[in-house]
Amino acid sequence: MIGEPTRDRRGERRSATRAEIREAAWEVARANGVAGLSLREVAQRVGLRPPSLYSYYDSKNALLDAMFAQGCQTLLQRQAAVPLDGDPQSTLAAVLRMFVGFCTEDPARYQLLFQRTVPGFMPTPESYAIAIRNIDTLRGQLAAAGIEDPAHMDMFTAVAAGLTDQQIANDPGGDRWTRLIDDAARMLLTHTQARATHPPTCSTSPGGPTDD
Amino acid sequence: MIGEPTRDRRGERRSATRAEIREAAWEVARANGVAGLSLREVAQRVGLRPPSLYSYYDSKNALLDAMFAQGCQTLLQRQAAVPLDGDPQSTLAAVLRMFVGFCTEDPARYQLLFQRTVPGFMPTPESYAIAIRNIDTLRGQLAAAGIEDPAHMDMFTAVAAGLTDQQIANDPGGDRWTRLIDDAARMLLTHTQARATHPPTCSTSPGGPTDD
DNA sequence: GTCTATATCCAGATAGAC
DNA sequence: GTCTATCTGGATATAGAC
Repeated sequence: MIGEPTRDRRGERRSATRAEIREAAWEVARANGVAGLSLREVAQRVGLRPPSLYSYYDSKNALLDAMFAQGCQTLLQRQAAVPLDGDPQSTLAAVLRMFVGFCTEDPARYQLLFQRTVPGFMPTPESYAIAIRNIDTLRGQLAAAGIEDPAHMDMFTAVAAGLTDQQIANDPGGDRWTRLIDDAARMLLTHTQARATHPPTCSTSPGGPTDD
Repeated sequence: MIGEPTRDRRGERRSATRAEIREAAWEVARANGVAGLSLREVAQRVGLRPPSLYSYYDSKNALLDAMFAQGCQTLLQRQAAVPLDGDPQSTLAAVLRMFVGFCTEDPARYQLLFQRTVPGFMPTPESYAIAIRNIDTLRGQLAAAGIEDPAHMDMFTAVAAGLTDQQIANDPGGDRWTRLIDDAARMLLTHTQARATHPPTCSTSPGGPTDD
C-alpha cells in the first residue's frame, strides 16, 4: 500500500493564501485606517471575489483577530531581540527604542493592538494570551533596568505611548518625537531613582493590582 | 412705520436647534466613536428625519467641524482658568492636570481634536485657527513654568498625551494614570532643569521650526 | 423647515451552482 | 474553492411636495 504523503500540499497552499489575504488586509488597513478595513477591497487586492474570502476566514472579525495575533507575535520577537546588558540606562533606552519604533513604523498595527478604535472588535482569548506575554516580557525587561514599582511601570508605558502618539499624529514619517527617546529614558530613570528626595505623594499605595 | 424687532426670534430658534443637533452628535460620537457618527442616529435623537438636518448643517463634515471648533473653544476656556502662580512646579502640575482632565473626561472629544482617526475630516481654517490659539496659550503657560526649549515642550506634550492615552485605553473611568499627574510634573520639571549635568545629546539643534 | 421618496453607494454575509 | 446572485442593512446626500 502507498502511505500518506509526507507534505500536505493542500494545507500549505491554503496556509499561503491565508497569509496573502492577511497581508492584503494590512495594506488596506494602512491605507484606510483599521476601522476602514473592507473585505471587498481585500478581495480585490488578492484577485478574489468577496465571498471567496469566507473560505479562509469565517468573518471580518476572524481576520482582524489573525492580524492582532500576528502583530503580537512580531512584537514578541522584537522584545526577545532587545539586548539586556547590566546597565539600567542603556537597557531602558533599548526597550523604549524598540517599543516606540515598533509602534511608529506601522500606525495601523499600533491602532489595532493598542488603541480601542476598532468598532466591535475583541480579540479571542487565544490571541489575547499573546498580548499578555508581551506585557509579562516588558515587565521583566523593566525589572532588569531596576524598575519594579507598578507606578513606575505605568509611567514608562505612558511615556512610550505619548512619544508614539505624538509622532504619529503630529509628525508622521518624521523624528520630532522619536529623537527624544534617549532623553526620555534618562528622564524616566532619574525619576525612578529619585524616590528618597521627594515626599511620598502617592507611594504609600502605588498601584494596587494591575489588571492590564 | 414699525421698525424691525430687536430680538431675532427666528435666528435664536435656529441657533438653538443647531446646538441641539450638535449635542446629539456628541452623544452619538461618545457611544459609537467619532468615526461611527451617523446622521441617521443624530436625527433620530433630536426627533427629525435625516434630510432635515441639512437645513442646519450643510454636510456631515460641517457638523464635525462645528464640534471641533466647540471643543477647541472649551479647551481655551479651561486654559484661561489655570492659575499661574510663580511656582514652576505647581504651574506645570496645574497645566498638566487641566489638559489630561480635559482629554480623559470625553474620549470622543479627544479623538476628534487630537487623534487623526476620523476618515476624511479636516477642520476648516476658521476652526483650525482656534486650535492654533490653544497651542499658543500652552506655549505661554509652559514658559511661565520655565519651559521654553522646544524639545522640552515636545516632551511635555508627549507625557500629557501618554497619560491620556493609557488612561483612556487601559483604565477607562479609573485613575490608574491620572493619579500619576503630579509625579509626572515633577519628573518633567527635574528633567528640564537638569541640563547641565548631562551631555548635550541633542540639545545643539533641539527642535527646528516647530510646525504643529 | 420638514417631510416623503429616492439616488447612489457601500458594507458584511449567505445560498447554491459548478 | 470559487463563482454569481442576492439578502439585509447602513451610509450621505438630493429633489420636490407641502
